Amino acid sequence: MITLEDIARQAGVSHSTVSRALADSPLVHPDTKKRIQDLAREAGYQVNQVARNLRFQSTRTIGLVIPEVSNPYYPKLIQQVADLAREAGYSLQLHLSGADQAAENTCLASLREQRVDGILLVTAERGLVAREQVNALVASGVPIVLMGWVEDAEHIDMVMGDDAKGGYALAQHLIGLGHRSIAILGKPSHRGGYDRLFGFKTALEEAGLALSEEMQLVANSDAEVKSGVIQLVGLTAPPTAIFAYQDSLAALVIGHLTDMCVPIPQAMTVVGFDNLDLATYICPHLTTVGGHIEPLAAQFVNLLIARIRKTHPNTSPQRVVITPQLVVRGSCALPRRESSITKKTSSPGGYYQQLPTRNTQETSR
Amino acid sequence: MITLEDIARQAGVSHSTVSRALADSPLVHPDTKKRIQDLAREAGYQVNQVARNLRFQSTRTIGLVIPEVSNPYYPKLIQQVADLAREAGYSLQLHLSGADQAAENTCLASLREQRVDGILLVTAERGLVAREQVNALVASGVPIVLMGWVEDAEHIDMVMGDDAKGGYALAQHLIGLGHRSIAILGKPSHRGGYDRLFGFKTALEEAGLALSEEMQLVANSDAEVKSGVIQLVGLTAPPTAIFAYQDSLAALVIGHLTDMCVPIPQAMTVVGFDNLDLATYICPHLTTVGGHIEPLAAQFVNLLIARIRKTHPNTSPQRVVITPQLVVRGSCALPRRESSITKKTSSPGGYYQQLPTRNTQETSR
DNA sequence: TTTAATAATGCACACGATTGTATTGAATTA
DNA sequence: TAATTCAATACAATCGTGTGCATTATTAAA
Repeated sequence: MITLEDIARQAGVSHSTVSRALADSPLVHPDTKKRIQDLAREAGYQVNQVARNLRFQSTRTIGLVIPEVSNPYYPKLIQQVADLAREAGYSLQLHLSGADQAAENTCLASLREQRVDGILLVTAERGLVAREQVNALVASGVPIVLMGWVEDAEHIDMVMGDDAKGGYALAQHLIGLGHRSIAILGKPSHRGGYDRLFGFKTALEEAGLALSEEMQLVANSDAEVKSGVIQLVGLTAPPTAIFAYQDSLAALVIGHLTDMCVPIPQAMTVVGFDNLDLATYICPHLTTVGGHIEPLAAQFVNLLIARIRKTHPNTSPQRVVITPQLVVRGSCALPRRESSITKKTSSPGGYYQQLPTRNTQETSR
Repeated sequence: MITLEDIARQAGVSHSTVSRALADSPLVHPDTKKRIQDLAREAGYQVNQVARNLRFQSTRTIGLVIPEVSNPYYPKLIQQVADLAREAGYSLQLHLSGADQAAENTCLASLREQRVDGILLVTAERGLVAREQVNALVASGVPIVLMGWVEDAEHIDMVMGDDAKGGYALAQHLIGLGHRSIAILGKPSHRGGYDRLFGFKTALEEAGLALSEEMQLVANSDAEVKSGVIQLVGLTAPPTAIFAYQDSLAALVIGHLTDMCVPIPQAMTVVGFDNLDLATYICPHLTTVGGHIEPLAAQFVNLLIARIRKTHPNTSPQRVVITPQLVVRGSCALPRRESSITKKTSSPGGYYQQLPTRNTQETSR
């Protein structure tokens, strides 16, 4: 690799002059400057950021720690973060902590060793695994912002979606349609999940509805989703609507219901959470809650950069909460009249009737 | 941040001794070593990789340039690459070149300045945009591997899927089912797309089938996919099968067909390409071609690392071709009997009959 | 006791870029 | 002509690590 010294030799000057010439310093004679710049261009000189970083004690790089990318929620986030970071002049060091966040410690240690200017840490199911690491980072003044609601972390900047409000809105929507028997399927895999459940239950209670035990089913895997769906449909009084904790779960639910010849939304309403792209890929399109990834990502990055540049008006730990919005699509309908849907699945030949999706246009409230 | 010098002062030794002690060198007295290590641990010392990188002329970081992440193909790739890179002890610097690859030059320049040990460049629609940059990198000995088939780049290591074979396999499968009138919808957005088309056409020709102009429709946006589907269905002799260039396109096609009350696969067979996760989210599950992302990613990373470590047996530019596999799912059926499907869509009330997806188990050949 | 061998540690330089300070040389002024 | 000013450039230190080489201190051998 070509260094300042190489260019300096060629130009017959010292490396300091080359440095200043390339920085367009007025201390260098215009002719010399021109000559050096031409020489550097011809030689294909590119500054060594490693040396520069050592000198400046700054890397203009931010670290992004994300559990995984197979859940489509994360790529969407990465895209936003990458774009915003680039706009602000920062490179992105991506580390995957694993779906179980097992590598969270390793990721943070690596980022710290690399002396990134700041860290964006996305938490998931297991909350803040690397708590001590993060405390140490905060203590030593490394800017870090968490995404997700982490308990007992009042000293850390955090950005999160208001999942409770989202769950509340979903339940209200279903209740407004007339649903009285609503099941919840999946697992609150992180704080957000519990909040969704809490908001959902709150709306139910306000409407004077109770959530019985048999209407709350835990499901971790596709197989458990399937058995859960079978169990719900097999009840003597099956629910008229199912709330899945995430869009991807809802997609599985819809798949299994379709396999069992339960028409959606006529015989069963299904709703999800997050408003991923796949919500519009599946049939019928999924009613869900979302539209908050963009502002969430924006606050995530902006807060970090404000911390790095020390331009944030408030030095106390910030808590940014973004309210998601209800997105109504085709997977919701008025509750069916019959008290049971099992007749349908036992109809001869396994055929079933399905209405076309009438409302393909999205409406957002 | 704490430096070797800080620890050295505390221990009353020189920084060289501390450096050696932390590297567990036999040149340091066991007692001193122990004392220094304890001191460093207590102080929370973490080595400064920036300084180390400068010293060693290596960053143990590889750069990954990817157009975007909204197409689910890419996240899958990122996951693989990230895992493999970490296993090999490398960090990942992620740069998004944009769907139009507009920032490809910038990304490469940045990575070069950062002195990454090697670069993984994923090309897309526009092929190799930053050709000069890449040539310069190759010339200066920076290890770089391309993903995707780039023309006139015999001097660069390349890894690619054999899209022609994939297209061929898809067409053969459809022909084997008895389809004789097959449409192609979408756009060959990159070299791979043309190969898919070529392989597909080859199989058709071998079977004595011609591909008429009206059966080849270009579609860039969702709106164009919709009008294309309408156009195809409206033909006096509509096709019995549609091949979309990518799974995400196929998902849109299925969506629009469903909206038009065309039952899939009874009245129309639809196939995609890539075997993304969404292929199993949509209803019916999509027959597609794929399963090659994993080996592709593995070769991608392994080749680069072999170049970095100079352990590759062959110094000449490599061309790694991975053959994708046919994945048969529920979106294919025997061609329908009727010559037209337009009657169905005009049936009273817009209802239609749909068979349940019987074969949810995947079969791979 | 002296010399040689060996163990343990410090010194100094290199990596490449930036920048404060010193130095040179030319032009200007007294 | 000598002093002064100022433009242009070189020198040297810095950032934090790692390591070859020199320098001690200690022990073993003669």
